[in-house]
Amino acid sequence: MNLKQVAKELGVSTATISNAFNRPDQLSAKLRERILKEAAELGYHGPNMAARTLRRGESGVIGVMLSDSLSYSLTDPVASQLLQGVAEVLGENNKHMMLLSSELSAAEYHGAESLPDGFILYGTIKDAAYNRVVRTGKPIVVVDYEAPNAALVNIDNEHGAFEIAKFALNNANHEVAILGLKLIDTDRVCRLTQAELEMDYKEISRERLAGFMKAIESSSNSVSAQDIWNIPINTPVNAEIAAREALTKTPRPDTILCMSDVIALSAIRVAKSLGLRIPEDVAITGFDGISEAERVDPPLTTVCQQSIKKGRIAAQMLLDGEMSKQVIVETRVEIRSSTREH
Amino acid sequence: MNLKQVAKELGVSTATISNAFNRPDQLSAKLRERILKEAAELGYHGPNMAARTLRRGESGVIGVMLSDSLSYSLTDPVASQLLQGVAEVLGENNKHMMLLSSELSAAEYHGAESLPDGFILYGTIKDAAYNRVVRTGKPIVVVDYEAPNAALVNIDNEHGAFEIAKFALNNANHEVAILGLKLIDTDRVCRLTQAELEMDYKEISRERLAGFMKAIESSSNSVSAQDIWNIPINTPVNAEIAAREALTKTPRPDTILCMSDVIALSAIRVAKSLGLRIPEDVAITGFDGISEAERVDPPLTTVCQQSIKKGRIAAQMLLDGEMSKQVIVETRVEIRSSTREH
DNA sequence: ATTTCAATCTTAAAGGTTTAAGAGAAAAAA
DNA sequence: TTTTTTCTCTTAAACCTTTAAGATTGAAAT
Repeated sequence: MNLKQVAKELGVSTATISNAFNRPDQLSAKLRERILKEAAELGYHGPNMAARTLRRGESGVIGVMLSDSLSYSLTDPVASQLLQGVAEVLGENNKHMMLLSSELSAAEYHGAESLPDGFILYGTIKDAAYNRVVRTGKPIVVVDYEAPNAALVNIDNEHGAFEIAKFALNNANHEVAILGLKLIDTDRVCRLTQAELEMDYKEISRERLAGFMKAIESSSNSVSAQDIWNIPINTPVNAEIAAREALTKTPRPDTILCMSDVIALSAIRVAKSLGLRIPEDVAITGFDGISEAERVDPPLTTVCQQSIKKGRIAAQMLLDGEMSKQVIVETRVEIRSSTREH
Repeated sequence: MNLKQVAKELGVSTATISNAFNRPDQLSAKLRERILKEAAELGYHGPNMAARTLRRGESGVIGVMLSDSLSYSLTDPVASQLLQGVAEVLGENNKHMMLLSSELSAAEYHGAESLPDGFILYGTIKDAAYNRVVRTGKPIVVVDYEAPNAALVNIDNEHGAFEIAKFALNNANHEVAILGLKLIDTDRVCRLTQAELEMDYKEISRERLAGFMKAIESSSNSVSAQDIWNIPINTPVNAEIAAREALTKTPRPDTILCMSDVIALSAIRVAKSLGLRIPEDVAITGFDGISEAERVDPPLTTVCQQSIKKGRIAAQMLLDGEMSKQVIVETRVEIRSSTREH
């Protein structure tokens, strides 16, 4: 049963049926009532979305593209929070959310990117996927990624990292290890080489690293490439491997700077399992401010980056068409008990 | 730039352009190459999805509707795992995922439900939303919910609950408390009254409750309505309130049966903060088998329900059009250290 | 009584694609 | 050579809606 058939059945024009659903002011309230009622009885519950989208040129759908596989992103607390913020705003505005993966095969044409009215891109999107989205010509808001002349929502990663490292080190002499995320292009957990450390690699984690290094240098500390671990993907399993290596090396670090809360939580777990006291034997810092970080024992000192808010802002920017805005969301170092007092 | 314009520009028919993108066998490889190349140069990167969907009658989009708000569901580990499984299978089959909330306002027409080729419904969907989906006439797979003559993926909640409670109680005499989820229609954390306990309320949590009760009765134990807490929504904040109440009442329970892992993890946290030893002072069981349950200290004894697998099965059933299948996924009681040995 | 205006409804084109059926040419079979 | 088959490509209808512009009606204003 479609609009045309309903029109015929009720003896009115298709325009009137359409107006009954879309523009109540275009017809008398009485007729509208009748149409809505009888249409429902006929089994017609509103316009077909494909046809409406075709005609209107907009679908009411927003595409959210995530850097990693969808499957992984859904398990990541930070990505989940971002999605949460996006979902809130889209829900409030009666928009719908379509999840797209950056890893979508470009081989065949599937056209998913031609449906949404706009996109939110989160993280480091693969070039192929990025291009497919860009060439739709539709508005894009990029989160946690640098993209030339796109609307942007980000944080000052270097600053956040610098602040927390500065606090953790506090000008004292420390044996430091860094548990880093996606620092180089590999899928293995490994320590960095000097060459890898100096390498140019465009990822927000490199900004965090820069912040850490700056703080280390400006305190009476140092760290070598060998004391920096690379974790390819932000999961507890990977993080535990790195944390165990770091905590069992000699000399044992008494300060571990982690590039994510997931990593830091794993480090806490490993430290405890090794019988180490936190923060007395080893101080641990996180980054992100996920909710678990407050609840873990000891509560984690971390950089809160308000991921939900970032999602909300990104969605709102997209809906408002503010396509030249670049928002840097405030971060805040939340001092809890996983670091030493001073 | 659309297909028609490209056809004109290249001097071939629209059908040929369409075939170049959709049915390579319908034209010579040489011509196809040329079309793909020149179309891209003209800025045409494939058929418009709305038009394609309109014509074909299918969109390649699968709608996933979640019981609670999208925003909440994205934070829930079980829902996330389900989505993960769904995302995996959809990704493998080049389908796209649209997230729909059960709380979508039915007031205005938004037509979101007319786009997807099929739906996966997770949890207790509100009637209004459920009806909107059903009347599309499109295939539906329901997960963790009873729906008349729909394809179903579920677990045996009562059995799982019975098994874990039986193990935790082990015919010994225990002071039992139950931390329940969505047992009654309220948004407050509260203890049940006898009347509420006897009430008929259709939720899978009631099946879990039935399993607990059966195990309690078949052991030398008992529990009264006052020892059953209702938690309206599966969050640590809510769970902690209930857990604190339960663990500070007199007599203090030495066995707490939780209806979710999130609740159990909160109970562990509260118990530890009260200086109680687990499992010596209080044994705690969970339900779901989320990944954190393995990592918490002490590791949580729980009912693993393979949520990812459920998501995968549901998606596969939908794509295969198996609309009369009812799958009960196996659960397994995973015994870890949060319960007493015997 | 005529004109003006507003309210209500209709006409008809447009939006971009897919696909069954048909046409034409070249290759294979007779 | 003629007939049949195969390979390519084209024609044209269909998918379902929205919306600008026009038509009709009745009420209000002159």
